[in-house]
Amino acid sequence: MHFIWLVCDNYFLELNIDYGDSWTMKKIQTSSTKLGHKTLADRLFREIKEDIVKGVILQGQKIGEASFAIKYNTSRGPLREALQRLEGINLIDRIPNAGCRVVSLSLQKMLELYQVRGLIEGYAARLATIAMSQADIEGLRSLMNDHEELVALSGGEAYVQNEGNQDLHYYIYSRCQNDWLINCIDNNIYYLMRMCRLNLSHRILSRAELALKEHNDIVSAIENRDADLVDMLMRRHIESAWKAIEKKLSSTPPETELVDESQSLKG
Amino acid sequence: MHFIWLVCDNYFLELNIDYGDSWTMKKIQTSSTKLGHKTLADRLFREIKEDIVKGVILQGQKIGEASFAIKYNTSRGPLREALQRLEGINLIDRIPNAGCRVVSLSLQKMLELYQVRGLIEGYAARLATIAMSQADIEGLRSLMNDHEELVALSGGEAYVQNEGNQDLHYYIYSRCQNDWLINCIDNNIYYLMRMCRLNLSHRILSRAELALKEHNDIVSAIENRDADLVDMLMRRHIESAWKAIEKKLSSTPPETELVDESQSLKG
DNA sequence: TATCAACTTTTTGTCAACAATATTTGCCAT
DNA sequence: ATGGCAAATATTGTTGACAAAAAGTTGATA
Repeated sequence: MHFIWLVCDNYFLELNIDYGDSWTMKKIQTSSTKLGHKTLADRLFREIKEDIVKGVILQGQKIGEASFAIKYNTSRGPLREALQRLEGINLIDRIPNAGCRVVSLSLQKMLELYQVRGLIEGYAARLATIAMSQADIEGLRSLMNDHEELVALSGGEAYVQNEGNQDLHYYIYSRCQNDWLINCIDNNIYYLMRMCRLNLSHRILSRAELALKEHNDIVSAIENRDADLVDMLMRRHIESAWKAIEKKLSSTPPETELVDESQSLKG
Repeated sequence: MHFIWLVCDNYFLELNIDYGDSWTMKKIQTSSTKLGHKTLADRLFREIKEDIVKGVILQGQKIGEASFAIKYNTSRGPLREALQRLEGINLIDRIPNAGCRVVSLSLQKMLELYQVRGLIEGYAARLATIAMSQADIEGLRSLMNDHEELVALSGGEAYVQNEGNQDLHYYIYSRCQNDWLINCIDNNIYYLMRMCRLNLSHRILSRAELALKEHNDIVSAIENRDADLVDMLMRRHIESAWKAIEKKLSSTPPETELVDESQSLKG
């Protein structure tokens, strides 16, 4: 007897496999039978994560349980559960009997993060290149066109990283057909990357035309189903983003650029 | 003002950086001031993780809070905290208001895991090749010799994966100088790999002489500081481990080898 | 003034009771 | 029998109280 839980059509399903040929499947009733229902701990996890990533909660800041429980309108129980998960995705440090702090990303840590990101996203893009349907590729090209239009309209200035479905990177890696990879990018890399951006002036990050060109090259390579090239281009794309940051940092007084205070802190 | 917590000499330190040149550092007093002191939730996390990975708790098994709290001699509070962290490292599934289950690794999931592992460990080995000191490399060769002796003694049969410091893979990736990578292998990949082994008969996994030779090639490449080659060899080494599994599985009755088979259902 | 120790306050860790939700059981009608 | 409804039971979610530990404070002493 073997139970598996899975998600299908916005419902939770329990698959019950017997070691013969027999199996049963039942829908788990949640009153809230729909997906997306959350406990308080889930909500806290999401909200605090968002607040850390947006800079509402500063890097290095102490997270006292009592005060935060009040601030987020709940009790310490669910808060502690959320903190455990936040620790799990490396967003906070915790010392037993001493409390929690939001992590501080040093330059070294950020570099290491970009390294990992290049590796993972490069490989994800490789797999996606193989796995994508023709329709997927057409959608990708259309997204690309939208981006080009946007940059053109803003005079080559604004090419901010879009979120979710509007993000080219997301479009690609989410189609790599490897759940561990997707999960790793979503839950380990992505949020930390957004935290990195808090530490870097906006000016450093915008490489509008260049980024656009690099994206375009990647899309073209995907259209040609050239997985090797896609992998390499994606890695270089991310590497060059880092290089730009490193260069800027070394050529300007550090204290004006590397402020941990989030000057932008926008949503 | 910026606080950072770090670990040094088995103590917790608080580094307090002021934006001038000034900074202070203080040792956090923990009566138990030493590192390694744990809360109940920490202990539970470790023990349950170990029990899942060892198969003491079966894949697909329901984890009822009340019964497990009793079994592990604690109350539901700390247990729930531990469960949140276990969910974070993909060892259990949780559905709000319905409970927790140990995950079930399907063949597809295992394949995807081996893919990721090859990628990550390959890259980690690449970085380690560059970063290792000469002494590190000598230590590696000595470890290799130990392993060869071991295999020779057992007549080419037993080359089990050693744990911790005795493991060649660990020796290498732990020296890659990238904390995110190490953390990813330690907390995301390693335990899931051990779970995979539960699903596979021991016979399939032992490729004593071959694995030894592959390890030897990797060590040689590291000695030559040939990072590209190390990366490739490590990937192939892991890939070939998977190939061996796949081959065996396809040539033997599936139900005796593989516990669950679940590709039938897709979303 | 600096140091140390004892005391007080604050914070974290644990627990058990209570509320909300899902699952099971038993009944009834078809 | 079988399917659906309702009460009963079991499980999960949440909260507040209590215990244990660390941080802060005060005051005596050198």
